Amino acid sequence: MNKRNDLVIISIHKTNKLYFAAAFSQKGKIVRIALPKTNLEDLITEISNYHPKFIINNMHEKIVAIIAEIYHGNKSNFDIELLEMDIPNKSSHVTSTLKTNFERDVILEVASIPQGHVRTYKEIATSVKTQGYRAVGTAIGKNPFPIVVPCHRVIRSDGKIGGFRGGKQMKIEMLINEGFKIKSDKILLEK
DNA sequence: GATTGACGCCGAG
DNA sequence: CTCGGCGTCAATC
Repeated sequence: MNKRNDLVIISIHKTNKLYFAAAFSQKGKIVRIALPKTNLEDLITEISNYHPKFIINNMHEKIVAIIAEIYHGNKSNFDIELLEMDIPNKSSHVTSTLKTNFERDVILEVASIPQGHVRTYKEIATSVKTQGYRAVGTAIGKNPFPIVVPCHRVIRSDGKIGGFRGGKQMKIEMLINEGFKIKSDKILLEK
């Protein structure tokens, strides 16, 4: 289990204009994925907020490159085993990747949404057997593995796009990359 | 306890 | 269609 104070390895991959990055534990598991940015510094800053102790080494660049492919809608599957899904002990108050069983249940459910499909927050809530729709939204909002765990494919029950940590525009862009059509903040289901 | 959410539903304009 | 208001529940203060 990787904790806040543990050393992580950050690998970076650049596409046309965007920098992608992910943080890996010593065991080689992904502990954090950053949303792409046009500025490399911002990207590192974001990850360092969660993992102050890091080194930059591109030994894992191939994996980050795959994440970039998924972002652009060019690849659909990813080995979930690469993600650090462990939950910390009750006593350790450090910031780790996932904190509670509830969060993990939600993340695993979202991870099962195939490329080119969407589900609603309500449907995810039903799958994890709760009526706390907002709580589900909050858990998804903290998704440590964006892109790979496709939280951008979770939309509101009324068809509207809903929120996104990297801004709604990025969510829309990713959905368009996967072939969806969007009109006035609503998704058109026939694609 | 009280407050805060990447939500859902219904009813009023 | 847009709002407000309330339901609901997990995390955080």
